[in-house]
Amino acid sequence: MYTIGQVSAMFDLPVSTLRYYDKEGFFLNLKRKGNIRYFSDNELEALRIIECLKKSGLEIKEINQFFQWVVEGSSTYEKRKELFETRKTAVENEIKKLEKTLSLLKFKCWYYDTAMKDGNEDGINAMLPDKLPTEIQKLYDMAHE
Amino acid sequence: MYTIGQVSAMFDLPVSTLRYYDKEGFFLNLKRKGNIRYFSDNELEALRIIECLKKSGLEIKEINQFFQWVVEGSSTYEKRKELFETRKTAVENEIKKLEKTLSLLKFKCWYYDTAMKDGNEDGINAMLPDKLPTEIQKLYDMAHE
DNA sequence: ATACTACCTAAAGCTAACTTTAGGTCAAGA
DNA sequence: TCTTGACCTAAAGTTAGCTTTAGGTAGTAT
Repeated sequence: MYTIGQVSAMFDLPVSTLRYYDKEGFFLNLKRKGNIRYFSDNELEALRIIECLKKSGLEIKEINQFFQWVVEGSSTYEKRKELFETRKTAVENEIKKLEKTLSLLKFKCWYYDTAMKDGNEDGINAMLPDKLPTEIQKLYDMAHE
Repeated sequence: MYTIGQVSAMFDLPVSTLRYYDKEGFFLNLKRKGNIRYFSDNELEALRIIECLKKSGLEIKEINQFFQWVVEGSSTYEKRKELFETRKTAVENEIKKLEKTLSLLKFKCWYYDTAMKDGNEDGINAMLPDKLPTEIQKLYDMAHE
């Protein structure tokens, strides 16, 4: 059993955020003694799921929906599974996009590295769009589809 | 040369967003005929950079700073290079985080798949936290650090 | 006894990155 | 001619996801 301050430290989240999640109804079995919240491993796992779903691009409203389904019990296993499948695909796509972003960033690192050596961008621009060194060309092409 | 509507279609961005970027000063060489904006390949490349920097987690203000540096010329090559290096690292870290997220999502897919077969979560819960099937255990461990 | 800290609530406030609104110009097609 | 559609500006409005504020309780250290 942990107090809100302990959980805040463990997850590096502001206390106010944890209270906000609680108000949203994300801690289905949160217990109180007097007025004070006590978090169990159940809540910590809920928090991991919240952070995971958030990171996957889900909105708070939809996370709400998920916990609603949890309350409804085993009849919603399929809906919950589909939610996670959808999120999985979304994150896979997001990773791909970030890899494309990364290509452009790497290209630009090379670009400015070269510009610094040359003192100008003329040499580079003469190589654009398809006379770049092989590895750099790959990055450039990936970034420009 | 492209009109704002054509660029909007090409990049799948609202016209209002392009005007907003222009007002921010992101199109350094944008030309107008009468009152109407005409985008050249220069502006399309600027847009690619904007989208890249945004995706890397940079705020609009800081993208502004970047274009400021471009205006200042070759004396800011180093600053610009450092910016891209920093963004590269940030995106690499982001991808790692998303891969962790992905592990939890994959675990949850298995979790609900199994729950559906079993009709309940009891069997799974009996395997937690360290008696899961090997591949699933890997996902679980990765998601729980 | 008092000061300090961690906890609490309800409700107002904040911020970034757009988006919408209201009002207007201009050129081309029916 | 008229009306449709693409363009324009300035300024107000939107939204999610918190965060801050104001005011209060409760237990423990000095």
